[in-house]
Amino acid sequence: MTSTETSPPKRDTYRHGNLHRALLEAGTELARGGGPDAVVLREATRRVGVAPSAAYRHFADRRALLDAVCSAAQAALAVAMEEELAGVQRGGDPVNSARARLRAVGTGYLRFAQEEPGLFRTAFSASDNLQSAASTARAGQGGLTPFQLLSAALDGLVEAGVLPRERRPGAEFLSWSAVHGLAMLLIDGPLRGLDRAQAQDAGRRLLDMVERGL
Amino acid sequence: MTSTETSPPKRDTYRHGNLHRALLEAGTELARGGGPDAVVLREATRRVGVAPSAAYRHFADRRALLDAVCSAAQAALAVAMEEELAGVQRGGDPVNSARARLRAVGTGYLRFAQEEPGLFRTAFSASDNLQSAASTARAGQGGLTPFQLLSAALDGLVEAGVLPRERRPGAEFLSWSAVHGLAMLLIDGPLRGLDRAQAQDAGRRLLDMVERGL
DNA sequence: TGTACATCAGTGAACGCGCGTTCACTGATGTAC
DNA sequence: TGTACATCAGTGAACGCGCGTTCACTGATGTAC
Repeated sequence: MTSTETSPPKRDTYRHGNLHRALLEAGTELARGGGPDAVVLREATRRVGVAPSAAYRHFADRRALLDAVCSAAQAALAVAMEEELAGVQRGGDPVNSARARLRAVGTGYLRFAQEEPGLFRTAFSASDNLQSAASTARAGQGGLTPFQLLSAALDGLVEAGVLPRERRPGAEFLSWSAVHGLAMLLIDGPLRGLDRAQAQDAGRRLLDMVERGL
Repeated sequence: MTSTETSPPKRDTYRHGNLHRALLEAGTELARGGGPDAVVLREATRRVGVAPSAAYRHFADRRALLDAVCSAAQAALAVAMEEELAGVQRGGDPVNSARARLRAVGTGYLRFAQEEPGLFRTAFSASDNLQSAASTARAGQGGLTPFQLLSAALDGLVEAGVLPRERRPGAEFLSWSAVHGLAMLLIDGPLRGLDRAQAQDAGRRLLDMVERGL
């Protein structure tokens, strides 16, 4: 191990030190800029300053690299949700608090989609399922994946007596659908042109609808 | 004009007859199978039985072909929505009828997404906006685009007195978001595995939520 | 009705590009003695 | 502490592939006379 293991472009040792991580980071940058299709193996190695074939010591193929980037993107999404949750004051009225936590989850989701559209689109390019296997690679600081954060918020709603227990099953998919759809329309669809304030307003109204409709 | 202008693969005349339409149809087949990325200019000419360069007599470049396919996909989506609308009986209670029409729009949207995921994804790969310019190319039999069909259904809800007039502005985007999100989760996301019946049930519950929440 | 001609739709060869992946290699590294 | 060696991470050249796009061409077509 040398002291330069974290500086990707220039390298004074023959061995790289941590090429796996460096490729993952380069791939994530590519995804940030252009979504899943932009995660190009050769370009990642180019950015790291390494021969294309070197990537095959760390990833089976391009798909394996993309899957790793995808997990990283999901983890970043989880962090964005956690940041919003951190802004909700604990204690106080449990009903209001539970409601605020669900809204925070949705707000974080929408904010991430708008601030990091490339990563957001990449998060949904997984070859397997988003909610399957609570992989650490997809979790935020608290160890929960985006899907688990949403589930926890809905459980909180039930505990606070806001959401009738018999309505709980499948509620993830209803709320998720609404928020996910708005996110897609905002970044790729006809709502592309909305500015920050308009988008926030649309998010608020959508979350109102979800709250009333659940 | 020869009598063989609509048979793409075999051609006995030097001129093709209607290469523009043939390329559009071939491109649509490609989109049906693999979404927007599968709309490959060379492959479309190959299927039509024509040299790659021939396409440039009818489309400025690959993007122009993809845009045309995208419009066709939107028109197909409009037709799916119209089919559901046709099943709603006219007359009767105006309130129930207006509600049923909104549900029909949503149901058609979800059905199309599931039956034609490739075309559905292609419909949203437009370089410009979905609701802009009521292009005939994007409309169904009745001359309305998917967005216009949704707007009309919401207008009907206002006229029937179900939806308060002050809530009407922007209601397209709320309902659209919900349905679009579910569609995406069903075809690309974690709800991929759901069978026909489960998906229909999810759609029903989602439309319940939208109705309550709007 | 017959002929000369202009038009322009489709041809075919070629271009440069960048991709993912393979393979025999080389040389820095850590380890066993 | 010093040396021989096995390991294996990264090299560099090459592969085949398919793409979008260009260009000078050719020959079927419709039209003007």
